Amino acid sequence: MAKAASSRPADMQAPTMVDVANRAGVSAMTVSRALKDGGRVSRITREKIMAAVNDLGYVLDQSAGSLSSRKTGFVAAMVPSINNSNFADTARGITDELESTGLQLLLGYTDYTVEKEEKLIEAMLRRRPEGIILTGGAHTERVRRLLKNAGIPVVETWELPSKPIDQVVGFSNEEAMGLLVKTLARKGYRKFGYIGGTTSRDTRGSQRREGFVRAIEELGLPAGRLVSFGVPPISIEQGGQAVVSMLERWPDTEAVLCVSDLSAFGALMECKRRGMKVPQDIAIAGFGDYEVAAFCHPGITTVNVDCYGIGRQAARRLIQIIRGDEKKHEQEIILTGYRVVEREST
Amino acid sequence: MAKAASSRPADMQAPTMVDVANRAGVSAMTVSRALKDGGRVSRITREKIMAAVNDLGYVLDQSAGSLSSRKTGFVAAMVPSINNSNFADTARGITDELESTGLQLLLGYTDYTVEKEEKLIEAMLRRRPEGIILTGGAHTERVRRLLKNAGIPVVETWELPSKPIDQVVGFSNEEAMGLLVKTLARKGYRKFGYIGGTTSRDTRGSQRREGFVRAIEELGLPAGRLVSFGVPPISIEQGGQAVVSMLERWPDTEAVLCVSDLSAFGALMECKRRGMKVPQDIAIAGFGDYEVAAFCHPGITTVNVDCYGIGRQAARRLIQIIRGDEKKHEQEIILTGYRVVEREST
DNA sequence: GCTGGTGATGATATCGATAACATAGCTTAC
DNA sequence: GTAAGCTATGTTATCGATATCATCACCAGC
Repeated sequence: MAKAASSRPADMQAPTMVDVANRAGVSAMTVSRALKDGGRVSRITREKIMAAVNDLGYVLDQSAGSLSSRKTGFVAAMVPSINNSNFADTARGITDELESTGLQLLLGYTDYTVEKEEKLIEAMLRRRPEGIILTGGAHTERVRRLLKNAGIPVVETWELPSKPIDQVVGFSNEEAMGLLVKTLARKGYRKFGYIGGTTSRDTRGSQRREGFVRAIEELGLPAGRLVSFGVPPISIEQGGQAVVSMLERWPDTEAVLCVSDLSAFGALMECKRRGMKVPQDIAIAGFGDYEVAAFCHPGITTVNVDCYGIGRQAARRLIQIIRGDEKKHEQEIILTGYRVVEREST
Repeated sequence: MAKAASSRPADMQAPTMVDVANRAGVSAMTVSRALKDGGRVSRITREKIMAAVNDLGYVLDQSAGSLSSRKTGFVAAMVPSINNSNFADTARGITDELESTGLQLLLGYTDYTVEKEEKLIEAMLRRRPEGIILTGGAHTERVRRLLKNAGIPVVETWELPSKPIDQVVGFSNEEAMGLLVKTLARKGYRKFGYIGGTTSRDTRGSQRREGFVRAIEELGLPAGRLVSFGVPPISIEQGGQAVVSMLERWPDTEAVLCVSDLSAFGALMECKRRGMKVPQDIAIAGFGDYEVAAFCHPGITTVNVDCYGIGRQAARRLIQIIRGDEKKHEQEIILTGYRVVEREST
């Protein structure tokens, strides 16, 4: 039995399908068919071909293939950030869902800005992805035009955009934060504070803040105290700094709600460092249900969001459209769940 | 002035370079040149072309381009995981470094297994990346052969493999953990415990554990107590469970070192939950210098590693080789720094 | 005035695969 | 026994860009 080619001299061209075909004594087309699952090739021929592939160390060239078949097998996805964030779970969900389909993910980090998003999308469209997943509903006009021209399915996630481009997988950040306020109000808290980054960049953060303000109004509570601190995503450290600033201005604040669990954690640790008792002296709640929120002491009350599921469902919807090849696919808005998780911090 | 094409009917083919060329009254080749930076095209012609590009909503097709130029503009990178982990920072470093070069990243998650790594690498080689970045030095034989045949530069990161494939950017996990032990021994701790995942999958974890054991031996301290718990990457929750198990078996343990800050954080919180004083009753240290370690209370002593820098340097080295087109590039081993960061937990 | 250089552009072949159609051989139905 | 159908395979054209070589106009230098 032929041994697999161990190596190739550096100056030698990598083998092509024709090389494999010659070695196996068939045509290139037959090799192509043998290398796809569905290809109808006799068992004997397939074995000869596989032997040749192995001998030559042949690896299929998909760039060539996709030029010809007009299917690149790429899906693009934009997330604001991947470090220490819920979006890592979403990216993971997308990847997992794509895994069995042979589609490959092109992942981009927008750094929470539509300008970076635009640049990334331009770059990725040059790779002719078959579909694209975005975070949020805020995009430049140019991006909307580019995506329209590209003629590929688009899924916006993590929000419910007022003017959706195409598909949506998300939830109302406003309602979710409102629910948190109501849950805490029912426990008797009345003087609420809110901590978030300066808002223009992070639309989800802004929506949560609006949900906070509106819920306070609806409940007829004293006006919410708002602290904006730092550029989103607001870090653990900034959460700590923000709570200090909050307590200086409004020392009688009873409950502090944070735009994310990371800032809530920072606020919590800063309060403990200052010898305050949580929740007796002050209650703290976050958003996102990060692992730290569950296992820190005291545990942080938060809103659980199905980050991973958002990724999976977004990818699944995209695959449906791509594979189904519905020329004229329906717009679908998939709502993902959220729920308040009460822990010791409130 | 012509207005940009707002949209294209769904059944219409996307415009190609030839369409742009016709509209601009030049040849396709000239369009191609105009769209590259270096292309030498007169200012007038370039403006006509750009106008045509804009009118038609033309987007370059890189799959086609790379087939012809034999340069795909892809770089592949494998990380064990991206959720809640140092590798997210490394991935970020790679991305940032690539940004200005026009190279695009194909990112894969190996889930800490060489089998998954092999599958991913096979898939990615079909995209003909111009270079590849790996985490660690443990790979299947097949992967080594595939990479050799591919004839592209390879960078292994985060470790110092005993049998490097090509380039290396990393540090000795063994030494780093040894340094942590020695630092704490100098403070007077004698009875050390170590918490890590079951070792076969996570080679960096294993190396840290070995470094721990060796340092204990060298210092002539009582044999280290080793608790293995869960499948890497070991979570916050598992860190908490592991410290319980440690205290049950060896209640007199003075200092617990953890394979990562996440498990250290879990251990710390569990101890606090049980009313123990840290570091008086027990000292706790981690590895990796995550943000939580710095800002939790008490702060966690740890080993700072330049995660982001590893990514940047790995990418930079790759770019050097790719762009320099050194047919016969030298092997280089780039050491990245680490340092013990002492905080209140020890 | 002729040679040689330079800058801008065009023509053609080609990258490596796959779609689409063609063909040969064999089986099945009535 | 022959038309119809099926399976396995081959042939040819093509996907959309770029490498390479060719061409042409123009200018400088002697």
